[in-house]
Amino acid sequence: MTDHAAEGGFCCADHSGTANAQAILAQAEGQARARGVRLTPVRKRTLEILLQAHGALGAYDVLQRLGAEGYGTQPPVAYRALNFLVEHGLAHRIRRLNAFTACAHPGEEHRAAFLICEGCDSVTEAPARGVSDALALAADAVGFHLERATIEAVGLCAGCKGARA
Amino acid sequence: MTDHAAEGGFCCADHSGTANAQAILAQAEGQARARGVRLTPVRKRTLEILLQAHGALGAYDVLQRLGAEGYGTQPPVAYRALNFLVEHGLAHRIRRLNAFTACAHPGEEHRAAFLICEGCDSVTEAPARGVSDALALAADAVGFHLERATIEAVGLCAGCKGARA
DNA sequence: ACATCTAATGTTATACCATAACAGTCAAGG
DNA sequence: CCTTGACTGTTATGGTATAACATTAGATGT
Ligand SMILES: [Zn+2]
Ligand SMILES: [Zn+2]
Ligand SMILES: [Zn+2]
Ligand SMILES: [Zn+2]
Repeated sequence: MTDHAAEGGFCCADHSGTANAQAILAQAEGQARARGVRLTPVRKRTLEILLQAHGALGAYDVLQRLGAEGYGTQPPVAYRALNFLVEHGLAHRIRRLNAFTACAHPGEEHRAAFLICEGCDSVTEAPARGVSDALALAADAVGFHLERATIEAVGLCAGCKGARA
Repeated sequence: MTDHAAEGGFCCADHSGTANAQAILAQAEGQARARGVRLTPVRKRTLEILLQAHGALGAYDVLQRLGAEGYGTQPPVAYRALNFLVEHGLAHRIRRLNAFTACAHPGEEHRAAFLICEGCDSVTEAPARGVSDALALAADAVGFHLERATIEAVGLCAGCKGARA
């Protein structure tokens, strides 16, 4: 994604920026302990990297940052940490972008939808109970047993919509 | 995807197999004429290939078939044809599978959801008005202007669900 | 028919995304 | 200790997608 920090500000109010990063990180620690899995240094650092990013980060972006900090420099290092975070609900994969983003509400049972802004590349995690329910209904209608779903919307965030002269 | 024809049958009733292929193809022809775009030989053949497939096909699968029939053998040949079809509503991209599938209802205004079966790799296009509306609502709630969305569900189709001993 | 312009096709080359397989390391638990 | 399983790291490879450019086929106006 584009480097918004370098552009001197955030265009979207509701992104998972540095604001609540500490809280989320603490939540993640507790959750890992509760589930009996280890939030090791690479994994934790990977989560921090995602939390600091404005939008979603590609695996190779994460890898570069990890490598620069003394961790491994090869793709599996990043993919393993990212997959761990996704598996344990601490991050999400955004398939449309081939990228990953920190979960904004770890712990809460939430089937999320992602709102991808074409103006500023931000990715917002929106609660999607209604969407999920509707999808379950549609699936049921054709006898399909739904396991999980990917819901990704593309458009313009509030900030970028307003910025259109 | 796996080659179901070789496995001797279809496991899912509602796939875009050879049954209605002719009708869809005719519909596509008319639609292209109406929109003033050209359904050239490669494009048409690509659509046919998608229609004949049981599930979704990767771009390189399509490319191989095209190449074997005298068309170009390099990736852009397939990607261009596939992107054309997607742009004009004649095919859909399934991001979770890095694959493409023919649209089952070209022409109709339909925001579709895709039901991906983990048992037989089939991809079913389901009408998703309700889902789409719910998503629009969720987006609206945070001031997000929705352009288009990807809705992909993973689970078991009716056939595979029943086949579970 | 002819010149001209544009869309479409084809090619080479390259970039980007993701995983398999194996070797070394580290922290419990016996 | 020493075994065991989880974790990290590496090399190597495979799969997905696009940029850039040359060529060709259709449409358009004269
Ligand atoms: Zn989340
Ligand atoms: Zn924006
Ligand atoms: Zn469709
Ligand atoms: Zn199935």
